[in-house]
Amino acid sequence: MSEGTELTELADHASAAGQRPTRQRRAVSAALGELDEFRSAQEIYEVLRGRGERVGLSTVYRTLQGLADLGEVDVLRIDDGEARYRRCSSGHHHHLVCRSCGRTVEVAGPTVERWAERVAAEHNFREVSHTLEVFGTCAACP
Amino acid sequence: MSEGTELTELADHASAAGQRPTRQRRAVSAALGELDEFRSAQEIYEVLRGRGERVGLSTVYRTLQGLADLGEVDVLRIDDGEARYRRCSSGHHHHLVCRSCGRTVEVAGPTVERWAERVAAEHNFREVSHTLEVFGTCAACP
DNA sequence: ATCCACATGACAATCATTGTCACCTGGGAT
DNA sequence: ATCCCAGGTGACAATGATTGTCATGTGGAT
Repeated sequence: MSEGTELTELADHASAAGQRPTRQRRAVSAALGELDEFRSAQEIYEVLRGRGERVGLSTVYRTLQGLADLGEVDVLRIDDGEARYRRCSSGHHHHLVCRSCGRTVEVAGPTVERWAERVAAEHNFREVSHTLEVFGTCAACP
Repeated sequence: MSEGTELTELADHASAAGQRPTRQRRAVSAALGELDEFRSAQEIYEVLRGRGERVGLSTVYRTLQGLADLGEVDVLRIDDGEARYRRCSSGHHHHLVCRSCGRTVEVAGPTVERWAERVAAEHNFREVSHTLEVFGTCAACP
């Protein structure tokens, strides 16, 4: 088994770096491209179904996870445990999300990055990461 | 039904402001008082059970939610959808959490509060709130 | 001691997410 | 164009946290 493994791992790695472009994966990516708000896997599944696309729910979940691993979508977990996805620009950023309509603005926070690093260093924490999301009501919502 | 409702609502409100001190609720609060890390409802339930306390899982969930509503515990949702609870000091604060052992330090972030307000204002968002957690590996962990 | 609204707990139900596995398919080799 | 097969798919089952149900228990005011 150990001999074949090398090849397999290479293949795995290649596939992880860029998924095979199947009809289903293109459909999920396309849907994400048209949506501007964070959507749950189930919602995206329904959008695709309503559009007549033949896609399985499992596939939607798997594809979204894959895209998340590649950093092509952001994942957000609000109050309920439901994960919501949204296509995003590359690079580290945070979100300003409208509580009412879901409209989302990507924002950079160099100030916050430095603050987090400093706070962690003061308490001797290493390998620091952080999560930060800002919520509010946007100008278009009552 | 609509006549009795008023009284009921008053009673509900009173109870929401301060829960009735039952054996079970005291047990949950006591457990939280001894724990210093974020724990899931199930974990707290097991701690109580292992200690011989007779408490139901539903009650643990309800009590934790109640305490969260009162602002006496913080709720944290990490990667998995599992909610974790921890008793906390009053007032707005954030957490520096060790990814490995779960040790948690409460930190204040006036810098961040201002940053969030400013960013939201720039995009005309009102009623701003935010979530921010910092993760790292603490000095005691490898 | 009585009363009753709130509280409890065993259990069922919900629901997002993950696992399973037989079948399908993209794309390199022939 | 055809073969081949690793990776992909989807219907379905399984998991697991959380919530709902409802008959029974209990704190505390009267």
